[in-house]
Amino acid sequence: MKSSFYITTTIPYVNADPHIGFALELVQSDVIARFKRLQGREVFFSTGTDEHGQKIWEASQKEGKKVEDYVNHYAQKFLELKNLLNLSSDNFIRTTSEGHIKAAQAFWQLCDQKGDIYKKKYKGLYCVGCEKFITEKDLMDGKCTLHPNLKPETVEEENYFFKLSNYKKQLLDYFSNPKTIIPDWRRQEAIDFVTNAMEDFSISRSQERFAWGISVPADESQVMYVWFDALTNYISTLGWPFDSAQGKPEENLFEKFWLEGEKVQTAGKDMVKFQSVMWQGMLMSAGFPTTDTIVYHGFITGEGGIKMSKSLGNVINPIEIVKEYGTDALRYFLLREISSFEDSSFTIERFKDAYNAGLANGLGNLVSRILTMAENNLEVPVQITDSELEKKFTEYIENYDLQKASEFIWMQIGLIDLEIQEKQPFKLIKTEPEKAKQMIKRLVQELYKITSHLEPLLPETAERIKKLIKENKKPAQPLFLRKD
RNA sequence: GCCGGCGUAGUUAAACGGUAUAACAAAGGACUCAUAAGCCUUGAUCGGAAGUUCGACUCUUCCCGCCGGCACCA
Repeated sequence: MKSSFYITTTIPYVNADPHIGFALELVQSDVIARFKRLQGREVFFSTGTDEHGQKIWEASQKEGKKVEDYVNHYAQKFLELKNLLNLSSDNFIRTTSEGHIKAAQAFWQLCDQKGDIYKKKYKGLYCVGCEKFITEKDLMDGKCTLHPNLKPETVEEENYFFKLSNYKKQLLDYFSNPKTIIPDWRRQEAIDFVTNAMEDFSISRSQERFAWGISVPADESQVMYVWFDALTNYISTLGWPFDSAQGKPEENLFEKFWLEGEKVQTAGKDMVKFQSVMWQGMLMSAGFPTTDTIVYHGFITGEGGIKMSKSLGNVINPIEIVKEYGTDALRYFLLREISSFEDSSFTIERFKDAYNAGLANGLGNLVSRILTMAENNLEVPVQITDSELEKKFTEYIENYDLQKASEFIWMQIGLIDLEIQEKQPFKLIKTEPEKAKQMIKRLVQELYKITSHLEPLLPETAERIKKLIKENKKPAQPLFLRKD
């Protein structure tokens, strides 16, 4: 097995506050990163922000801000998620950073040298009011729905295109490996798309029309289309391309993680076309290895599967959840109650129920239960023998099914609760103290084992429990207070 | 329109050609080590109709409802 392991999230547009769905992606990736580290792999975990593009430009104008200030403001908010969610990420890549800009241009040149970039005239309807190309969908009675007083013009523009069609066969070959896309039905989607619908992508825009982006190398009149730019973040975050003028970097991360390591990406389910098709095609063109696995999660919806929206008032703000319940409570909910692959709804009621049941009554109570007995009846802390993680649990995580992995842990918690109920060490201590003490020691050992499994999922909680076990102390405060 | 998926207790899910498994919530019970926690008990004619079969929730067809992908949109 390759010893180095690279994992990255997608990088979100910075035109709004962090969404709970992105928190899910971050937490899922973090669990995998932590798990691999615990397995002794050398891990690089990357995340960041996508800061170019028309949408961002427009959003900044709307708020009357300089676009640079605007992106800085939001990038900061996304950066803060690292602390908020207790992420073990190694780098935060911003597409407006100098290194990334160089990388995007260097990547373009590689594809260009390969002969995969060509110029083509694009003809489309252009709405002056929107200042962008619109499609039939945007029209009502032949007029733009947003600007019915203006007549859309037919505009011809010359843009660069990426010859994705050159890689059709290679892509299908790539998708024939079931590890490339998880879950499997998304892989089918990708295969269908490449077989039936794939066309060359437009990868630039006219500089005149629109300037907030990275210039196309050797053509100042064109700006890279934001996707081409953004996708290269997955290697620019590793420092590619190394600039020899700056001296030899102490460590070539690109070589270690991208060329030689196992590469995993996480993304939302709407990203298949970009991450699994376009980006992989770009990598093929540049002559780099493709991503080993891309894991697609579903969307988090409001009650009844309805999309979250401000106007409906069903938006869940991850920052507020953490403020009230703590980081691990949010991580717990995202991992155990939200499907790892399909859409799930997130409501405060559901969250509260899960918090009380799983964390307060389940894990928290069990910790108090066992450690109270231990503190009261054992003179010295239990000598813990480290044991391997359960095979089933390991398999679940290796298949990226974090929900099943979580369920596995909580099943163990239930089993121990049951065991205490049946063997009643708290009664036995009065009649057969030695036997009861052995029992309690075993329970502490079992609790420790559960904690080891918990470590990648709820790192902070796991650490607290391990500390208590080592000190043979019950928690001074309940780990998770019941909320009513 | 084309392709794919789904519809199981109040909710979220699981399984299987031989009358359904769990978690959470709800109600009741015995206990007390623990965070009024834990444990036990209680509940589904498996979207509708027809068919294949000795027998279907599980297979086939049709219908209803929901969702996703594509139909040159980032």
